[in-house]
Amino acid sequence: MKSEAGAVPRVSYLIRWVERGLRSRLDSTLEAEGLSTQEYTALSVLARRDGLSSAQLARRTLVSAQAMNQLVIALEKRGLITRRPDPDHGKIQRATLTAAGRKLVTAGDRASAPIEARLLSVLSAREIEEFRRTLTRCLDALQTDVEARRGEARTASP
Amino acid sequence: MKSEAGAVPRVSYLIRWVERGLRSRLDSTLEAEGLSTQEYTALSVLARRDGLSSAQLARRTLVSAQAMNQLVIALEKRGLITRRPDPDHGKIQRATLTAAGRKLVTAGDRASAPIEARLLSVLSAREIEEFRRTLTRCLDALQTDVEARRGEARTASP
DNA sequence: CCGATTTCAGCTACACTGAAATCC
DNA sequence: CGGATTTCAGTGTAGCTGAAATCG
Repeated sequence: MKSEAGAVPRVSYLIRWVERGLRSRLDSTLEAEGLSTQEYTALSVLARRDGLSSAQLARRTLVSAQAMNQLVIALEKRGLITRRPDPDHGKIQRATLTAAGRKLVTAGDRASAPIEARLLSVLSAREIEEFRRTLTRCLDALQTDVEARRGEARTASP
Repeated sequence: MKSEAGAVPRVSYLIRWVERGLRSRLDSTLEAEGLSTQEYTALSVLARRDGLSSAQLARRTLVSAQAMNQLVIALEKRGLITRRPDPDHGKIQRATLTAAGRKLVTAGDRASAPIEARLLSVLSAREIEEFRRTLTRCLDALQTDVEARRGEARTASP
């Protein structure tokens, strides 16, 4: 067991390396559309889940609320999204894609599709499905862990 | 098919988000050992594959040769690795862990094991194995793609 | 001369922490 | 008052590109 665990690269590494490979490719392709990868990502999420607040987006993508908020503000300034206060809670700003935003997402989708396809080209349809499910479950595990850690911090820190 | 593709988050996103979640956790745990995540990663790879050059490390982890070299130089300055020229090629510097380096890798392994375990806690042993294999194959696909792109650039750019 | 490795230098994008205001 | 959201400000650093030297 000891030799097994030590001899194989950690899954964490593999994920990072794959992420790096994808990231650089996405960056250069999306640049042509005038989008950074994180801008495109945020817009994509909004395309599927309209009306999320920046705090919600931050939790979903495991970045800090401040980092995401900054991004959202920039997107609004560029006219790619609009934000309006939640009817029940005036502080919460819910974001929606503008027509320009939707258009850019579509362009980004087209530009990035070959990269995703390339990544998955070595997998069968069944494997892709399982891969996606596995990643989703891992993400859930990490997200609930965030909440658990928040809970600890609340009770532990003086 | 159209609706399927649009309705589900891209695998690329999922990978990035999981990577983010892992990264922040690894950063804070390893910091206690005086290691950054990439330092620890480079040391780990060397622990398994002794004598790699920084250029080889860079290719393996899909970062630029310059970025990796910088890291390797820092590791040498800290006395965690030594480098000696390849016998057949005086320019190539092959890296080896020092005793201090091996010790730190072990400490890092201990510190990071719970994080990896947490990530995989929601998966069965069989799923973990398949996950690892899938990630490895994706990494291979991206790495060979790098070489392909290098080839294109060589023949395409004037 | 070409290709790969290493190195130095400058730079930027991304995301972080801290602190404060607002809202329920 | 506590907890969440948003915002402003300061900060750090990981990784990039460019350019040059070395080597086979």
